[in-house]
Amino acid sequence: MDILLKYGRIFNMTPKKQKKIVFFGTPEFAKIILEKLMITEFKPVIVVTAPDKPVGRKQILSASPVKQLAQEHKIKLIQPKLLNNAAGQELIEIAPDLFIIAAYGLILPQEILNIPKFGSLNIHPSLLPKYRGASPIQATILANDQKTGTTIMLMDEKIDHGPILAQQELEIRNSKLETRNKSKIPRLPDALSRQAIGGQAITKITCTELNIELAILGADLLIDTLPKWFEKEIKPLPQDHKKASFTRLIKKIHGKIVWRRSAEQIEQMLRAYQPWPGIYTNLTMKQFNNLTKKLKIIKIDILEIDHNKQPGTVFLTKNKELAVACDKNALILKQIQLQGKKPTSGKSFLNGHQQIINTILS
RNA sequence: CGCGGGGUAGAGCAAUGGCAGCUCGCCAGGCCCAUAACCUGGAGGUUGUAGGUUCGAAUCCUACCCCCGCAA
Repeated sequence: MDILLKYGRIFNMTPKKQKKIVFFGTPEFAKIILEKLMITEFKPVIVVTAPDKPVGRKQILSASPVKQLAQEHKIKLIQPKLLNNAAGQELIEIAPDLFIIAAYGLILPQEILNIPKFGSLNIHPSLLPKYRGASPIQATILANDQKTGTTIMLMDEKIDHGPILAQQELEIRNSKLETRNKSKIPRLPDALSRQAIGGQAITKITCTELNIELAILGADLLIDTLPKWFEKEIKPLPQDHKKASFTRLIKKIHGKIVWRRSAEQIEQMLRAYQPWPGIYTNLTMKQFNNLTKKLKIIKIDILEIDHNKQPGTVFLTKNKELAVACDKNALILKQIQLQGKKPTSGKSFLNGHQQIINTILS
């Protein structure tokens, strides 16, 4: 009930006929937006999502988050493999008023974008024209930006290029306090305690979290913008194309750690590449018959230290924690996972792999 | 049937047919102004499950359960 009251518009609904909206989306980001739209007058009549993909160790075909939600709520769903003439025809027959596109995954040709009376709107999780393209949220975290936002724009033939209807900024809070076991803290001398806890007390935002925040923000902004758009109260504002920047689709290889970067940069990578591909490095040891195994880095702390070690060198800190030298400073490995093994703490890992000390990660 | 690694003491790992061991943790004691350091001692195992081969199996064979990497 609370949720319904939040969207008072439902009760003030004008007697005008409801607009026919088609929603295009695939991953979690799109699902969050669809979820919010569904409890408004803008509930889509049809949902379009990318075809099922083989997922998981057994390559089982599985439905996208958007598909699952649509099925739960029994909204009509289509999954064209290609947006060709046949798919276009199907969409024309619906006679839609508006397309809403949020991380759909397939490129929509101009003929399709032109179908609805009120055009095709896109929700993009950045302050356009900054960070056009496939990975704006990752780019935001990698650049350590202090603010980001969501943009609603009218789609045209170029990627994230169309004129802007609305934009909402979001300040990035990197100050979410982690609840910590306080019993251990008072025992430490002040200076030591600050050093040991300094990096942990503040947990910076990850891509997964920012993704959710921006989706919610985008959905609210959309719900706010749509009535004005239908009433033709908004004049789309062209983007300043000179200021445009572009982001690429993230690939597995982007998660490979380059130890010649600073500890801060690697820490930003860790947060940017959540939940996929994560970050990893290669470990070669006698214990593995000199084979190279992949080592996934799950949780780290930055250690401020002057060292003259080669970047990638594994060493022990004064507190006997497992650490790796970076170009500048070092990283304490709090939680790691060796290929074929479960995630473990740096300390546990050390119990069985003491020879890791002084090896060089690549 | 997509490819591959793994399951051994509370944790992480050794042991490839012959007494199941190492590091950490845990318990007791010692040393110490003190300690997460150091020393001594101790507890803790049906080697994932079921069956088979063998004088003898963690190890070889068969089936099943569970975990993980690649791939997406």
